[in-house]
Amino acid sequence: MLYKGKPVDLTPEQEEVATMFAVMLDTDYMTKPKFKENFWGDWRKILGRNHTIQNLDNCDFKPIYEWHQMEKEKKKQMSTEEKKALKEEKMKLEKYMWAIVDGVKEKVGNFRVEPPGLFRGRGEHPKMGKLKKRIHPSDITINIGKDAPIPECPIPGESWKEIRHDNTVTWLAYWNDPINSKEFKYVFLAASSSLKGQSDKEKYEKARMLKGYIQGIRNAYTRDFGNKDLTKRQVAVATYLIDKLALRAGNEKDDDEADTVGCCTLKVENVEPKPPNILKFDFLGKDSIRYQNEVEVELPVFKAIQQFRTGKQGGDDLFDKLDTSKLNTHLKELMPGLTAKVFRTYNASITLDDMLSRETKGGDVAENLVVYQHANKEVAIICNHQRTVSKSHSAQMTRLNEKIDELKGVIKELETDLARAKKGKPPLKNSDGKPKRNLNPEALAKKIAQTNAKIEKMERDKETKEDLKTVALGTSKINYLDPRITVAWCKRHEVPIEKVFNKSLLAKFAWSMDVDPSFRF
DNA sequence: CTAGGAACTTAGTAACGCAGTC
DNA sequence: GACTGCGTTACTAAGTTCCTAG
Repeated sequence: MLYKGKPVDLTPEQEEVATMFAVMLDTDYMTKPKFKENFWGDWRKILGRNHTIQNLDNCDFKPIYEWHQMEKEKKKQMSTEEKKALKEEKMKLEKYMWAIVDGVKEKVGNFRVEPPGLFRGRGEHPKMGKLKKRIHPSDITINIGKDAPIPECPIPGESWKEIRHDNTVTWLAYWNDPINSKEFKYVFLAASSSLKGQSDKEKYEKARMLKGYIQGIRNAYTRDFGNKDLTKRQVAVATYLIDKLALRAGNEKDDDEADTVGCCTLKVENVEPKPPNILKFDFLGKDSIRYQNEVEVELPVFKAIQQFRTGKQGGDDLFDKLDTSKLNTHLKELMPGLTAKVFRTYNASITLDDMLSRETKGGDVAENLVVYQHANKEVAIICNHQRTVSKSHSAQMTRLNEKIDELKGVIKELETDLARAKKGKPPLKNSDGKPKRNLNPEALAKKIAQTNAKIEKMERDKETKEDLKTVALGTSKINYLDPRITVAWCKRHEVPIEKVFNKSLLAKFAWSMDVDPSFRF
């Protein structure tokens, strides 16, 4: 290991860092090259938060950096045989990839335990930088059928914590999260399994059921905007926000978690009323993703929000009479099984269905796919599904622009040639002096048209690229859009389903493939 | 009711891998 | 054959919901 012998004389502070790194380097996680690159910038923050070191400026990171370079190089120079061996080693684990459930072979989702490493967390996480310890067999509880053979423990001399036979749950194994020992990590079946497929279908069926109730629910909460009972008024406004803005429920959070909010936990400072009836939202939601939105609301809602805010500090709860449990209890009175998250599914799916039916004009496959992507984007924006702009985005845009300029140059040249050809003159010589083929005006005009079409396509591509640089389309596709909407639409408009769903989505949504073409959400 | 345990879905991103390019 | 651009997959964090004991 790198720091077995001290490479240089270190100050006590440097020594502490070095020791820490030595521990880190002894973990699986650190052997991944990207780990260094992506977390390097955070080391200072991480160590600063969890250690008493004040000044890290003079710490010697160089040996660690060099160690990583060496590892990288080693991997690069690995012979094909060694690489093959590495792959085979991984394939050995394949037997852990499957489970027999009621006699059917099903794929297991996450069958490897999480390797040790540094916990980063998302956003300003209080536990950032904690060492995530290795999980041993003695930490793991296994859930299998009564007569099923107990999986062999892969570590010689060690054994599982416990073997259970609980057929009322779907997990295959669990262990306590080393970062927060009160929480659990589970091994579940993969998304493509019939168990998951079934519950997925039930989720969408529930959301479809909401369709039949939604008008009544909206009427009810609109009536209650002015209810004399403060709790009822808050329930009404919260339900309105969840319905209109697709906000999450918003459970209470502990002090040792990142400070984020959902609907029920919104703070006074998160919602600014701007007369006459605009609400300005600004808060950190799940994964510390910022939600910023200015929306026009009905006047009674605006008034109610103003009143909920009066006499409170910025950090106080906006809905002080409310929590997710009370809200969901109320929702259940309106429709069996209704909870806050159903609104997100409902609004996402209904929006897709609606936009597809309104905007599909019966064009070709490419045009239909543009319609689909547009609808998908609308949903992603409603649900606030964001992604960080890729590092190479601006470079990619520049390259696209260059290519377009290049083509524009080609057009100019072709136009000159066309003018000359019309007069019966031969085309000008190439920039490198070579003569060009003498084309007739018709051929040149055709070429110009072709090139123009190419430019137009590139301009469109450029626009969508820029448009989608911060929008994540995948999340809604995987979790919120009833696949039957997509499948039926594809059938109606002769779009191959493979153009919309990749391999894993096709597997996940296998249950939806035989839907009738007339299916509407 | 409330707190906390348990089980499940939803989420963004690092890493991988493949096709096209030079 | 290395490089690069880009979609896919793996990973695991961060939510929601349900349930039960006190």
